[in-house]
Amino acid sequence: MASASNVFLSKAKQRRRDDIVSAALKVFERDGFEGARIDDVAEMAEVAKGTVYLYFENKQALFKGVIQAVVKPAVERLRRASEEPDRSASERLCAQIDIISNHLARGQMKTVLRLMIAEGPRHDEVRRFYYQEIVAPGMKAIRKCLVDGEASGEFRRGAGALEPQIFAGVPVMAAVWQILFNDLDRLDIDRLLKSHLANSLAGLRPEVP
Amino acid sequence: MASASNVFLSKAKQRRRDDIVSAALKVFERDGFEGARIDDVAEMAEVAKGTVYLYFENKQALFKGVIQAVVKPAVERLRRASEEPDRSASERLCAQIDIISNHLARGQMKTVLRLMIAEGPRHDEVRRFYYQEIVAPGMKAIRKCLVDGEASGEFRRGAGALEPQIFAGVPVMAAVWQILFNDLDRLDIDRLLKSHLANSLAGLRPEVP
Amino acid sequence: MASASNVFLSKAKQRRRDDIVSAALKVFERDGFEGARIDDVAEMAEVAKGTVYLYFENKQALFKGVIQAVVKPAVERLRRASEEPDRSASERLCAQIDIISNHLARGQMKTVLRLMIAEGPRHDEVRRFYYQEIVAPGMKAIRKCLVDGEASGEFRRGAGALEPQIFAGVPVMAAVWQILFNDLDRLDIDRLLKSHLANSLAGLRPEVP
Amino acid sequence: MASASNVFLSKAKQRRRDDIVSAALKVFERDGFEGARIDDVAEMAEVAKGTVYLYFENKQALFKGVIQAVVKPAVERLRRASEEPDRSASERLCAQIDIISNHLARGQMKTVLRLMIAEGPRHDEVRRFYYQEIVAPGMKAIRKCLVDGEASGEFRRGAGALEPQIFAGVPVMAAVWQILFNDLDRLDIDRLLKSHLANSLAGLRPEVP
DNA sequence: GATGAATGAGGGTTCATTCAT
DNA sequence: GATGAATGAACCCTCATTCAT
Repeated sequence: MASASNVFLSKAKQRRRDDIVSAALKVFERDGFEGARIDDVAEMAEVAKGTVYLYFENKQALFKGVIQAVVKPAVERLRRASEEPDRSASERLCAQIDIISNHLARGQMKTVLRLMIAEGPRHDEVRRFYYQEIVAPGMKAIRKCLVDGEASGEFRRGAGALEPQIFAGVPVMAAVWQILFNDLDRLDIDRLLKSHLANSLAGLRPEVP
Repeated sequence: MASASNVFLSKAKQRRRDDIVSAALKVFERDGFEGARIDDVAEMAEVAKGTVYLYFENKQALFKGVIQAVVKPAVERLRRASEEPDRSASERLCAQIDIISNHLARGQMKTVLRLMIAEGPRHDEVRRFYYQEIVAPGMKAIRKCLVDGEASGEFRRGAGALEPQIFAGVPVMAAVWQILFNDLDRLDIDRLLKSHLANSLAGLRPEVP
Repeated sequence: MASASNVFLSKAKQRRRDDIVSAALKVFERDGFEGARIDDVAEMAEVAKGTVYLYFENKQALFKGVIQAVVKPAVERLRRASEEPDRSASERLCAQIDIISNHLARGQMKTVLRLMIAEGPRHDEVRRFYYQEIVAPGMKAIRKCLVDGEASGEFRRGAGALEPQIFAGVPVMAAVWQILFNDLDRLDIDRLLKSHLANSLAGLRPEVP
Repeated sequence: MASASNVFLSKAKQRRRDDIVSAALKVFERDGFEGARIDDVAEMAEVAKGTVYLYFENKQALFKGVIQAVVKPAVERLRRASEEPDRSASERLCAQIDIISNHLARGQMKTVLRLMIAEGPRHDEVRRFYYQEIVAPGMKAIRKCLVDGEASGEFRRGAGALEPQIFAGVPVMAAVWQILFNDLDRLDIDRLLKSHLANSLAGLRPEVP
């Protein structure tokens, strides 16, 4: 069984690869994908330039590697989160939005979002991966909260038919805001989220007859 | 003789400049800023490469020109919108979100958003311009609706203290979604907005004692 | 007889041409030939860029025009100088060196020298013109002084066989020095020339038996 | 293991660097600095264009490198020459002029002179370097000969106050002549120098009472 | 004649990628 | 495997020259 691309890397090799990915993430964050130079990645990873090409076929593959290195643990966290004991629909909805928010507000994911918005159109595979592994499950989980909440009477009638994006909008905006305007007008994300949750849930309350 | 937007350019030159800006926008949309080649811009504008440099000092200036060409009319629309006769706070809030949404959902603005997220960190001037001319006034207008609505009793107590970003989140997410996932999972923005407005306003309703 | 290149220009045209040549000289002086931009020449001459091409076929022709504009009056001065009433060989030799020195120390000729050294190899015609009209006659005149001085006994035996360049060396060096080192170590040309003449003439004195 | 001139480059890299410098000198000689194309330098050095930029940051640095590569050995030769056992002032003066003449008549130095005259005004550092390392010491050495000669009675009174440039003029002119007119009127530099020395020294002879 | 907008070939420089050691 | 020197295609920008007005 010939050693596959990266699944069977020895520990030392895996560490090397991680160094490179980590360095690349920093350089991409600073300079964007196009602006990043392999030289800089290599220097930051403390390897020779050629070494980068032992682990990644080309710059695009390095991009893919960086995105996946950040997204994969997030997929894992999402999976584990969904396995937690069920509580009320409200609690679960809040938890979901919290997860999304933490996900996007984390430095690395913010960078990934930026990279994907900037370069996504040219990296179909990466976009699909992110959509399928993160976005679709997230939306599905939110929808389930809404449906369950309506069924149990915890939410008003019609709640189950609401678009999940209504709830995910604020975390996304918060991430975009941080990318673009944080130095001009700092956003208090925690406060924003609390307001958002309070108001969203208020809108879901069943009508009092 | 109506004065053109740029009073220092003759009509013919203004048209030429517009052609170049328009071509640049298309190329930037397709290839991003870094990926865009001046050759392509020139070809698309049906001028020689050197001609681009008669109108823009360099690629960065072209970027700035493109962004401003899209943003400036938006600033104008925003100004005019704010001069409309006052109606109820709800109505005005809905109108605001509609404006933001149309703003971001318009093809050109979506591209500008993408360009700014991708390249913004390296184009301070452009970011500041966009923040001051579009974002800050927009947030201010929403906040005014909330404050007015609370004062008049149309909204519940505490509404005036809510972050405007709560309401702007959905349009932003819609734009990001369109940029990233529209081919994988088309989003019905009109429906989404209607849901968003309905739920948001429900959350603002005054408590029945 | 079709109108020749420039001999039959009307007065107004001739003035225009002079303006351009004069501007070109300044720009060449500042930026060298290759570094000079026709735009700058036109701007300094206060004409449109295209106008330069009405008077000069191309940049090379402009170069030629500039050189000749400076050299031709010098040729004239040289001719007139040689027509002056004969005095002693010493006096004539001193006068020659003075002429050469003034010639090369003049701002414009210094620039021409610089231009010719820099660009000469690519401007054969200009080089030949300068050699035939200025350099060769100058050398010839000096040689005549030496021969005459030896014949009359004013100079020592063998003086007539000395290379004229022996006497022309100092003015040339002075020009080169001014071009290269004047800001680092200012050269007092008048003093230098006096020394040079005194010493040269001392070397020409007939041996006392 | 003899330390190479540039101690930070391995032998192989030093050789490569030398190839490039040598090629650049040839191309600069043929085309001047502005006219020289990095492509041509690379081709002549038998390396790729990019390789030139591994050794020199840009074209200006290459220029500097070329000048210094020629000037530095000359500085060394000058130093060694000044350490030779003292002889009479005349002999030392002749030796100095010979050194200057050989210096400027050497193919490479002639080219450097041409490059410096042409481009010097825009290459301050190079000009200063040449002045401090070559010109100033040379002038100083000549002046010392004159002062010593006057003190010992070998030269006439006032010799020590003569400008050294009087003696350096002929070699400079010879170099300029070679650059400009050698194909039109070949100069026999050896003969010229002999004449120059003979006449100069004659001018320095002490007056016979 | 005069203008100056337009042209496009040309050149300096960068940097992803390769490959001999 | 690791290295980093070498490569050369690509791209931004300049500027001599042209030509429609």
